[in-house]
Amino acid sequence: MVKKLDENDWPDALDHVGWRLWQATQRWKRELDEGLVAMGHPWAAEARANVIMHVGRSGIRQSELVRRMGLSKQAVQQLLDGLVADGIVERRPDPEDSRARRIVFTAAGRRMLGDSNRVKKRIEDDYRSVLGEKRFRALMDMLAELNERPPD
Amino acid sequence: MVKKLDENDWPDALDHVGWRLWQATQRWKRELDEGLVAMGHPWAAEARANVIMHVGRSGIRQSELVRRMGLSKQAVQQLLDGLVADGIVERRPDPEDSRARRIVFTAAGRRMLGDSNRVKKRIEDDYRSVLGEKRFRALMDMLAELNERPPD
DNA sequence: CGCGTATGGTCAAGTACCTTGACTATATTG
DNA sequence: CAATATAGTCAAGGTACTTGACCATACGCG
Repeated sequence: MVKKLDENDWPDALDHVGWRLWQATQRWKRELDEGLVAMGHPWAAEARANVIMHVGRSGIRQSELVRRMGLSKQAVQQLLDGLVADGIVERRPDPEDSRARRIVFTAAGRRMLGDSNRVKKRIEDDYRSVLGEKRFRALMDMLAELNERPPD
Repeated sequence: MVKKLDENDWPDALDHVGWRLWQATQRWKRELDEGLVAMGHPWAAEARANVIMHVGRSGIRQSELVRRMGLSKQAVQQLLDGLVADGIVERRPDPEDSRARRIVFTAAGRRMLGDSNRVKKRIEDDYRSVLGEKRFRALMDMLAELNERPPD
């Protein structure tokens, strides 16, 4: 016989995967922001800083940024406007498609990216020392599997 | 001899723990939203829905919500205003501290929480079937360890 | 006790971030 | 060479926060 749940009787589900993932993500982001601010990038915590980690050495298209970041194209455009105004990236015409623009780093942008990579490495090293190398790799693998499974 | 990095030479660090965590969190949230919307809670994707998962059966203080959610107290207040207006929660005086208010569910709120728990369970079951029970538990443990380590 | 300070919460005003809608220009398909 | 899709822009608006000023109750301590 299945026990019927009373309307007032529900589990205190205040701890679950989603919550733990959210906490971990928040903390990672906070540590990155703080590291970058400490390195002299005062706006590292602002939204446009998120763009940077998606721009590789060969540049990236705006439309590709839209896909990766899960925002509207107009939002991405505005973030890029800010980065261009700050002299972090440039919009260059795409040689393969004259509708498109290619987002590439300026020298200042490359410096910031370098700092960003250093901070990321430091955070990751901390993770490794907390979990151990083997478990860290297991974590990375599991996250990849979860993220790569087909939608619904 | 250490190789000196050229200014133009930097790694394409587009994949790292932070990115994977962010993706996993985003996806978890999206699946919860979609599940709840499908169950007839059209505003499940809005910000005030996030409050719900922090309210337990015995209620919670606003100030405690502030700590858990990492928002300003004014922001939390506004989210609660919305939930009160929708009849999901009530603000009751706290018997132990007459400055404080205790946020508790209404009957409608308990129904929504029940649906929310069901969707969360379904998502978690999906995680288990992707990773296997043992690895899922390892994931939960690792996230807990990362989140519980003392700040900096 | 009474005073200083910390805590819990409210009210008002502003801002950051992101959205939708309407549009232009180039590419691709048949 | 139309018809449709894709890359991006411009303008306006809304949501989800923030900061600042404030009130009320609790708590520590001479």
